Amino acid sequence: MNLELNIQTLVAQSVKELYKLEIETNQIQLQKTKREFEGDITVVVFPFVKAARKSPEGAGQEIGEFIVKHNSLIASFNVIKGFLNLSINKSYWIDLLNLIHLNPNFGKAETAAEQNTMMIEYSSPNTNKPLHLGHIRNNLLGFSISEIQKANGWKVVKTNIVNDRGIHICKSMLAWKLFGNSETPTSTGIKGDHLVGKYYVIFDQAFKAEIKDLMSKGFTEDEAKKTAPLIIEAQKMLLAWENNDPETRKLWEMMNGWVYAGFDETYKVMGVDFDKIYYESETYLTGKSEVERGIKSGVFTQRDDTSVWADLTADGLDEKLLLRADGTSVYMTQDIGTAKLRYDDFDIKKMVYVVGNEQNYHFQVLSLLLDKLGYSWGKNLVHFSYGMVELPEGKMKSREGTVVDADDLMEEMISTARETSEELGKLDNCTELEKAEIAKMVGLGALKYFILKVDPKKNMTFNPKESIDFNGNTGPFIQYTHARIKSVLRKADDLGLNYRNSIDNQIEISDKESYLIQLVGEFPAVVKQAGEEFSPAIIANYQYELVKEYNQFYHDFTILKEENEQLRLFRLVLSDAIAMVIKTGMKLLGIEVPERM
RNA sequence: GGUCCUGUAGUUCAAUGGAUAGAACAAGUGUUUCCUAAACACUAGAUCCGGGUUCGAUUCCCGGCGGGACUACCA
Repeated sequence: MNLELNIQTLVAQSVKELYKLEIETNQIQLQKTKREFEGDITVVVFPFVKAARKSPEGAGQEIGEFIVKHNSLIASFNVIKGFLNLSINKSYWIDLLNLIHLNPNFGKAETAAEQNTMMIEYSSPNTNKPLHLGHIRNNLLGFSISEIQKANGWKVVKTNIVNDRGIHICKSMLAWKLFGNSETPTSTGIKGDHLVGKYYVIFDQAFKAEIKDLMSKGFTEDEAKKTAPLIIEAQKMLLAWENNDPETRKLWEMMNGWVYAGFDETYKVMGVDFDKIYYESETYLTGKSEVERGIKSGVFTQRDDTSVWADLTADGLDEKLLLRADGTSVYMTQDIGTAKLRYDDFDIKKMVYVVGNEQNYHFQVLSLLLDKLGYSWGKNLVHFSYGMVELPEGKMKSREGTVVDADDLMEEMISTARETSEELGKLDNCTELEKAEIAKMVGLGALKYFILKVDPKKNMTFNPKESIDFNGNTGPFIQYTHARIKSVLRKADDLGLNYRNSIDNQIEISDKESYLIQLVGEFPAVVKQAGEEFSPAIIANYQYELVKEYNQFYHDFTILKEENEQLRLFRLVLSDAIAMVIKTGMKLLGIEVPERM
């Protein structure tokens, strides 16, 4: 039985005996004792003072006496206002450290023989332009959430739905056809996704020019947008694509091929991957047939112009278009098809979509539509909705050229890490290969941590200057602490010290040290909470707190030069355990930690 | 107009309904014959406004005010 549960049980017993109160043990509030007070664990006694007809101090005193009498692990207690602060025997903490240190899977839930499958969709790019900062948050969250759920005992299938068809791709294709002069990634040396993105921009510029021209001839803006020759041509291309026109398909395959090669490179640097990739071009037909099935069963209706709609007004929403009048499908259509195929392909217990909060409405509708189509799982889809990434000067706008490109940003972070290492002379004894590896770990660590430490639900501001900082509450600070510990452990190894065995629980340790063990002991609960709340930020904040405490310890105490041999071994074991938790925790964030930096 | 999200130091972020609201950055000052100073320590600074529930509210509820998203035959 763990100590917290034990204390809760004793408190319940004590209020029953003392005040004849029946309280559920899990209703007893425990918290870590605040730093400025004596003790390790605090019982909040306010909830029962009224019924006990005692003062908070009186009740605390009586309960404290009861607990100390019945559990020898509680060394002493003090009461301040309605807070009962318990001091735990140091031997308990040393025993706990010994257990943690021997457990290589510490922090992870035990995996059941029959694991449930959670499918997590993230990334979901369009193939008409390269990935940007918004995609970075999406990818990092999706990957990290996947790791966290694995640690919580789920079998995770990471998936990606590539929006490889649609009007946006046709725009790039058309622009390339008209203005491209047969450029290719090879002929230009431009990364494939960037090259296709370039033509998307060119389309937009030419389209705008046409609109302006039409408006000068007396058309309204709306009319101009609908009748400009370029948009008509792009729509024709979409139709040709859906009708399997060989020439259009060939161009589409070629340009998408460029984009995939580019994306693969970006994903590789970012360190994210997928178990199963779906392409809209392969799922939208299933979506269409599902919609047709819906018309037959009467849940959707076809209008006179042949467009198809779902009426969701009874659910408090609007009407939703599912097929255009020209028969082509929309975003929602393919999402219906993709969902169905996924449930056909896998035994999914929980389906999670990592998609920005601007699509909250979309997923509300998707869930309802699938339910109307008769899928029992429709209402159980989880939209993991995260906030926008903004720049200090506001939203990213492609028009104004303020979009932060993913490749550029990662490269910049890595080269800055490299420069900083060199300025500090940290890697003078490393090979060129090691230097490059460490710069990559640190640069990406800074970027990833900067983004993941923020509560996913909230919008966040991305300040390039601050994200590139390596001091304070940053990824590199945590990585640095790991490297420091590893350096000490290497020296301990050189000295032939054996810190693999259990530590005698009778040695005298400081409050700082027992507090560090208490913090380390919280790790499994933190992982569990991060899984339940889908929040890598909870892991990140915990890691920072742990590392900050450790650095104080490192500063104030000596490890290798400690003369008491048992104490020296204890500090090595403590350091080793903390390095282990740092490494495991950072891995849950998709961040690697170096042995030296 | 409707639906949803959000408002904490100058800035970026924390705080299961619990003690004197924590950090970091930015500013200033100190610490190295000692295991990595990418560190540690010190100084200054905040809950948008008004009600309600509660022994106790940054947190929950209601009403304002401010910011954002969605409400496309875009994705």
